[in-house]
Amino acid sequence: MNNIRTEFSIKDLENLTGIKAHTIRIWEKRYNLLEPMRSDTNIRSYNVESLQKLLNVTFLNNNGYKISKISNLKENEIPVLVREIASRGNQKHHAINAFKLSMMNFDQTLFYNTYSNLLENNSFRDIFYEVFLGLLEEIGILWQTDTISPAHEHFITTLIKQKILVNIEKVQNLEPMKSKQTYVLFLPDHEIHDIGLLFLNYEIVCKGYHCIFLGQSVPINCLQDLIDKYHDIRFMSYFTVKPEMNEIHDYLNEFYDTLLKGTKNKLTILGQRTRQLDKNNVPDNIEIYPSIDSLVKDF
DNA sequence: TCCATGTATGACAACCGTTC
DNA sequence: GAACGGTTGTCATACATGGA
Repeated sequence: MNNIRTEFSIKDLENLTGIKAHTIRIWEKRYNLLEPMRSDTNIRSYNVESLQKLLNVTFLNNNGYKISKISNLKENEIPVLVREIASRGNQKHHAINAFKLSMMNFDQTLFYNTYSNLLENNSFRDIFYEVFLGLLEEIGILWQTDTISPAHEHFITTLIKQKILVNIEKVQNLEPMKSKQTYVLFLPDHEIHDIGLLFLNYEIVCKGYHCIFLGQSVPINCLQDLIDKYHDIRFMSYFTVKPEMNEIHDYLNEFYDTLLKGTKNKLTILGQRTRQLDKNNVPDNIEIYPSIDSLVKDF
């Protein structure tokens, strides 16, 4: 798969829009909804404009418009109607589609404009929970199904991280020290998916706690330096792909022995990897949360 | 060459909402 | 309640493609 996508297969469209390939074919046949190009062997391929149209059609369809009615709309009426409905309330779903399109086209301007529009009626926190989290989940599926490349994923996640960092900067000058506890945020060795941890950093700073963000791929022994300086540490980490499932208990036991045993320190973990963990089968002073918002509610 | 997988197409059926 | 139209799913068949 090329990084720069100018053509999409019917399967790509299925993955990006959620509309089954068969249904796309039927819509084409019965309503002339799209006019794909064909290979020498009659295989369909679609351009970015077709993807954009199908995302808009899907949006209208999800908002109660019959496909027969949508197909009767003129080409230029569809985006107008989409914007109208988005402004009436379903702005967030529309924004996810716009962000996906921005990702596929490497279109930073579309990203910034969509984000700015969202910001007119929503807080940054709302945008993260209600738009970015949903978008990131979809990106995970698109990655698994080989619909997008690492370049697409890096492009969109970097832009999202940029927004988180800007918002952290806005709140980090607030005087911290609600308590003597220090929050230390890190990812385990070889773990690089840091968006969740970065947003957690934002939430903790917002709450006025002292927070040290160490970021990606931090070996356990490097955390020892923190122990020498602080005595009441709440370590926080996000396990997306590391440690491996068969290594996770060993990792937690080593963490407990090295950094928690005989201290007031705690470790809180979140992320995909922790979902199959048995909460009753982890060492003392280690707690598992299913999501960032459930953790933040407990602050 | 064979086989697995993906795609295209057509026919048919089930389900749901609307209309009469 | 029956008829109808729209939507989606399933199945069968044929063909293309890529790897062993």
